[in-house]
Amino acid sequence: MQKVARVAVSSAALSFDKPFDYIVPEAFSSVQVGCRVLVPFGMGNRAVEGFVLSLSETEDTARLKELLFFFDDEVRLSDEDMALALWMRNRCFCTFFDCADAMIPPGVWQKTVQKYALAEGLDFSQLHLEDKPEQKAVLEALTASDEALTIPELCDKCGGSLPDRAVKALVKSGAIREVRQFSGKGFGRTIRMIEPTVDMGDLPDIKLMGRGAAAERRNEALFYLSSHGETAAQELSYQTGATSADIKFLIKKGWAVERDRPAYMAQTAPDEALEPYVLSTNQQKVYDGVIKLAQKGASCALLRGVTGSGKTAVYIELIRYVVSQGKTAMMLVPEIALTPQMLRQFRGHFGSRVAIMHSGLDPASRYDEYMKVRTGRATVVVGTRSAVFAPCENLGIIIIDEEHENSYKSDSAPRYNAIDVAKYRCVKNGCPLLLGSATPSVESYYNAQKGKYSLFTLDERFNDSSLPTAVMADMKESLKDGDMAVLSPLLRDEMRLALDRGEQTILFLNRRGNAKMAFCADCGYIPQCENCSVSLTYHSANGRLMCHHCGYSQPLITKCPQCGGNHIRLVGSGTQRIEEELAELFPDARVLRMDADTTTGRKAHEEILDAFGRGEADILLGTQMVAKGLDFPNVTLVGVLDADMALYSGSYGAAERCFDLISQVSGRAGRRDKPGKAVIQSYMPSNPVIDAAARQDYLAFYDYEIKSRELIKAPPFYDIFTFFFTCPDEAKALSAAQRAADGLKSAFEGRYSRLASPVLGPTPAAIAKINNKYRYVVTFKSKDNKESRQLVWNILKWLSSQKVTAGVTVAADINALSF
DNA sequence: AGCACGCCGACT
DNA sequence: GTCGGCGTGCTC
Repeated sequence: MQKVARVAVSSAALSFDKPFDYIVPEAFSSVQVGCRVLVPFGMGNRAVEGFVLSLSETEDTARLKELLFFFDDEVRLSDEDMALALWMRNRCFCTFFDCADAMIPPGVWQKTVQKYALAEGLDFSQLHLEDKPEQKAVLEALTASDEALTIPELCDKCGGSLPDRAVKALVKSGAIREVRQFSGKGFGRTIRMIEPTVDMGDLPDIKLMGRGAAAERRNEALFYLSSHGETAAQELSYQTGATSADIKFLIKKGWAVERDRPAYMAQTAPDEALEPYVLSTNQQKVYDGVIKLAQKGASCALLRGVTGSGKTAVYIELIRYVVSQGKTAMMLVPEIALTPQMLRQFRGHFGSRVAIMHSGLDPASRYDEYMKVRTGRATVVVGTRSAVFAPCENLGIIIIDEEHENSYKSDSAPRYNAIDVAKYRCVKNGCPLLLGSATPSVESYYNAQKGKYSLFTLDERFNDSSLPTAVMADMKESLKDGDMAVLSPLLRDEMRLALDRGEQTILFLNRRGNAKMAFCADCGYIPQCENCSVSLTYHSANGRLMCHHCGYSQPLITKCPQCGGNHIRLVGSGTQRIEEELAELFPDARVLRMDADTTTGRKAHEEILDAFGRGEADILLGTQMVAKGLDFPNVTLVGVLDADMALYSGSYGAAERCFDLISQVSGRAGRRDKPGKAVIQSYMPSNPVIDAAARQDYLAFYDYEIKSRELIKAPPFYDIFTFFFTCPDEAKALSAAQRAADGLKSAFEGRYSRLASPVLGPTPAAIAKINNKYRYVVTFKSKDNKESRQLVWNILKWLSSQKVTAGVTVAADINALSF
């Protein structure tokens, strides 16, 4: 009898993703289910990563290969995790490995890198390299280097010619050997710093920097270095557009040196301990209700609580109770809500028992936080979407705050929805799931209405501050009067009053409206990304035009490449005009603006917000980003400038997002003793969504929207299935999509006639090209159940066997938010 | 997807 | 005659 491991491998494609069996050699007999392993895969037996799904014994080992290696560390998936990964695979149209991989945060586990080194005692004269220049180049590169190199590194050193083939041949002939190196372990992570060795005064001539665009990037990078001093490599790339090859070039020329600095570790200074909350009668009612549910086993509850009604206090007291019962608790928040204030609050209540999990952590802290939960030192997890996989044992509650937020749905494989995963974990742990929101998603509220969820409501704002009164400003009317201003007369008047009272105003813009683009005033040319079908956005932090999809950037142009004119202007549809209007109307007012380029980090944002909080400005101009969890006591007026914008996104959730945006934002006014006012500017004030939002009437919005959802066959009545096709060759992407649409149609005419529904597409995706890959979609509507998912799997597998899909990446999702 | 095996055209 | 084109089929 032989011990056999059933393994999910990383390089399996959807079409042949199934468990593969491997013999467990004697040396690896301590391998367990959930361990990560390395196995030989495919005819070339290349080493690939995998997870052990199960262990068994058999005698029929004739066709089996042996495990190469297993990672014998603390990072392993539990039986519950493995079951969850299998469950997810069925719903997310991805591989076993994708699911399992997503459950351990990146950087926590080791990855392997394949490198190559010269074989010992190699005799060059025996190799007959005269007619094999590529192999010769590889050997020369390896001789010159004192360490093993990866394929990309060899590409670099061999001057562009693809060394792939040569490397394979050399390995086969025994001239070079494969070396495995480990990377990605949380400890000892470093940041690469680049330091100039030349002074501002004697920078080398640009002619020494190569030719064309590369020379200019290198020149600019060196100039940046010499004027700013030591800079992180990543920052240097952002600021100047230099590629890693450019930086290497500068180092090779001796104009700069690199050195590694240990990555910053999140500071864990103890926070001041906070006393338990004393709940109000209403809060207590919600608390009691959820505790009662918790005693009955698995369940789902929805808490609709208006902004400022004290949901967080209820959450914290529920967690306190759960922890006192010897169980663990998890709280998920959207990325933007994970603010330092919020973390301080949790650490104040639960001290070192809190683990924080989100993508912004550096790898070392990520590892620490993960291990804190795994070892049971932390019993409370606070984090974003992926924290739903935190290795908590004996869960007592999962809370998802702002449950309507889009960020709980993943838009890359595995395309899971954290709410569904949380439900699964709650069922397995027999504990409640609490969804909280001021503006619940229509799906969740529908479930509450149908009695599937228990419903709790917090209508009153805590400490008696009243909801701001909202007034609508009809922009169509002022347009008719010939008033072209961005700020309506109504808003102008209110702003004047607020200023006179010495109170503050926040003006909200749609995210898009705040983005700045360059454009030619002569011919209207707008610089586009070289690789994507989008316009470039201007970033004030580095003065460059950047693409948010592929990372391409270029300096701000001064001359139009289309007409040769030199009247390049920056426009953010509105921002500039608003600033001009503000300057004209309120010349004495101090205005702060939050720029749209969020990539510059939250630090800058926090500084602006802090300054505004200290009263250093009268007016803050920002996006919805600003709205989350802010509490400025002196803000009594809020203006929503382009309330309608969110309605036009075209997706089924547009109305919901619009309603959410307006309510979030107007709730920011008058939070304490001072009454607040919100002015909502709209071109269609009679639109039921806008109207309900202005009146802060969630139920009216829900009643309208739920009918509309039924009409357009959208969730919660139907689920929307989407197939995605991406390919550098547009015609190929389109024909693959067409084949999928045809396949779907015939499935609806045949075996799947019970699911028959119109097939939409092929249609170009909302962004038709990203990174030089063309994108098409095909969709249909159906209930998400075993049969419909089976159909999608069948289509995916059928497509992969078809020649038209060669070179086309195919994926599928349910209720995708955007593509 | 990656990789090997296999069966046809242009080179020494 | 062979090197190498990419069509086809498999991955424990």
